[in-house]
Amino acid sequence: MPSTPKLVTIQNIADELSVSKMTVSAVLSGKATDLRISASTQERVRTTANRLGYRPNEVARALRRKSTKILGFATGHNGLTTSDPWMAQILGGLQDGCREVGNDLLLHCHANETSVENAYNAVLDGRVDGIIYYGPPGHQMTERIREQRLPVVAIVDEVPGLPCIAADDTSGGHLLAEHLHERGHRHLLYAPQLMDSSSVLNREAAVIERAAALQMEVANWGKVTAGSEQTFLNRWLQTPPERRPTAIVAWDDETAIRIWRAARAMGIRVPQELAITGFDGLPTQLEGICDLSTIVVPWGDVACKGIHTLHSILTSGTPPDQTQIRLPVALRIGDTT
Amino acid sequence: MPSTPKLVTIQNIADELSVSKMTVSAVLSGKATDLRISASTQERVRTTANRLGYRPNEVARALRRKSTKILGFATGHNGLTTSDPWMAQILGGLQDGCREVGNDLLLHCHANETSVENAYNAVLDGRVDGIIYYGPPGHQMTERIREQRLPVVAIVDEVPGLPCIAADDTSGGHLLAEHLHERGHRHLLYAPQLMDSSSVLNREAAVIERAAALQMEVANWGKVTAGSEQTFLNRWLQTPPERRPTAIVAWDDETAIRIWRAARAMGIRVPQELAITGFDGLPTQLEGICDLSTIVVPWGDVACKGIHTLHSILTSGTPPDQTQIRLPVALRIGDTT
DNA sequence: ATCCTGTGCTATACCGATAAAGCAAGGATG
DNA sequence: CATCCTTGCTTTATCGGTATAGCACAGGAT
Repeated sequence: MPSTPKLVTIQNIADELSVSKMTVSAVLSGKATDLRISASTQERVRTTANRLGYRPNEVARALRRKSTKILGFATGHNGLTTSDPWMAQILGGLQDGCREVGNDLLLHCHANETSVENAYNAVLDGRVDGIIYYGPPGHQMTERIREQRLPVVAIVDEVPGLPCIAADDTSGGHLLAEHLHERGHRHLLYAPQLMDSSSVLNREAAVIERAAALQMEVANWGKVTAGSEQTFLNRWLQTPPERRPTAIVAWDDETAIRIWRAARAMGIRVPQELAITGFDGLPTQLEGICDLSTIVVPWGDVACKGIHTLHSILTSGTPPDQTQIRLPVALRIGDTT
Repeated sequence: MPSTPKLVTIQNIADELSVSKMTVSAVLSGKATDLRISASTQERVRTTANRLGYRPNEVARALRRKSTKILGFATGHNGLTTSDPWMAQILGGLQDGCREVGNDLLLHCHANETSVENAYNAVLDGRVDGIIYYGPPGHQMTERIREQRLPVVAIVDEVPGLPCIAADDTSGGHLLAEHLHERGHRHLLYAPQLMDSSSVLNREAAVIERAAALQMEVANWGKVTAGSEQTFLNRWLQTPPERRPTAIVAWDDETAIRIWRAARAMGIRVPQELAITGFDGLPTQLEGICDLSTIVVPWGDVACKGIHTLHSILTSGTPPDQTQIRLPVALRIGDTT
């Protein structure tokens, strides 16, 4: 059996040196000067610890200190999985953040309702110190999280009552509207998909707001789900040219690409007849074939910042002053506008 | 401060009912019949536990049972991150597997050398019970892992001396060679990239083996790194047509797509002048533009099976008989061959 | 009346660490 | 010479559970 190798405890070292285990603990956890351990004893403890290959048991420590130094990640967006493209960047950012604050990352992403409940329980069970939550504001768990004042930081989508790190969707929307206005467009069509995300609503609101300020019209024909792009574009084709939107503002890159592909298949010229914009700025495999005009969102940074915020809440004991943070986004002009 | 809510311990319940905490523990951990606790006492304990909202502290349990029920994941492939496309599928599979065996998943993916060392330490520190390792066989840590008989299961790339779950690269290579032979190709060009992966070597060996059996020639002009596709294809163009390979077998989808894009930009017609195959079978954004002929690898299943194997090693105490498992792959014919 | 057995629970130790208080020996101080 | 302070550790309790042994009591057998 691949048994864990001989477990060396603090007691073993203490026995070996005929000192108390408290002495050993003090030396090895840096409290030596605090407890006044002589230099020679410190030296002896350290050598023996090295010789025996001692490693402190993190579980025992966690029990005593009532903190595992493990942070959890849960998504409440049903159907979202680690396979989703931006999720990969988020995970990367979470990892980076955890490394920076010296914590570990535990995943609770089961692409179903139980994901958040699992994470919630993990806190109550003492398995994790806190949670990064990426999900809809209205999830049933968010209420209980607020009530019990659990250490939870929301990312990407804001959740009322919780600290939140997100991208600046609003200025993203503004940038898009301005860019399209510059390109001469006066009639936009917003194409949403996910509906329970506050992000998508912010994006749309911002596009509409800035468009209005610039005297542009914005239509919305409802969700463009996978497979319905053709129907969507048919409606566009059947609209009399003078009443047609000239640019589609998709809520995200993936939707934009799906629409672009359908348009291409239907012989609609992009961007001459129809401009398309995305939102996310993820690397695509279409490089050189279709460089999407989009808003670059720093997903990784959002996640990383989320970890830092959570960590500071846990260590300081108080939420940071500015619990709502929005990281800046940038316009990337491709060849679809 | 978002303090963890009032922590209810087994002692609280015991006090409330004036019984010993052992009685409570026995009831709540299902050992009640074992210790002969009367039905009425069991009932009282359970009601009180519910009323107080008791949840067992997992850290305390873990300390006693010497097992956290947390499994770790580490990658030793330098530069690989959670953002890599197949990594997402692997993570999904790991999550599924963990849910199935009732464990949690801890990530140690820092895209650098320390990732494996972290995971290794996490086992020694008792933070995780075992590790899923995805990395090169020769990593310095693998030696220590074997020596100390740590519970580690390798996935994707085989590591001598460790249990391993991988895809059947060999039959994948065979399938490609056969397919290209059927399409009339007699001269292939293998295009590797990652070199420290045993997978890439297996794939190449299998292609060469089956090609030889079918009287085909296989060239190898070395790695095709990002940015060098054009140089690569220039060499191809400068090769006299009668000595030119007619099909490129890329070691993975991403490389195949990069080559395809470069070929397209250079005016080389695919598949008429040059066929291209991939290996991975990941969903691409090129759907409808370029459907790559490739080998579909069940990444998620590999990862999931890895978790199950690790779990059975940990619970049974002995490695399963068949420690080397290769999951079947399938040929998907697109329009690049 | 004594022994035995089964029932229903309690006492104690332990997992591996840390926090807080205690305490012996030696030198300085009054 | 008694007191105080410092140095250098040790003791004890604790974190929240679980394993193991033990123990009091009731009822039947001898």
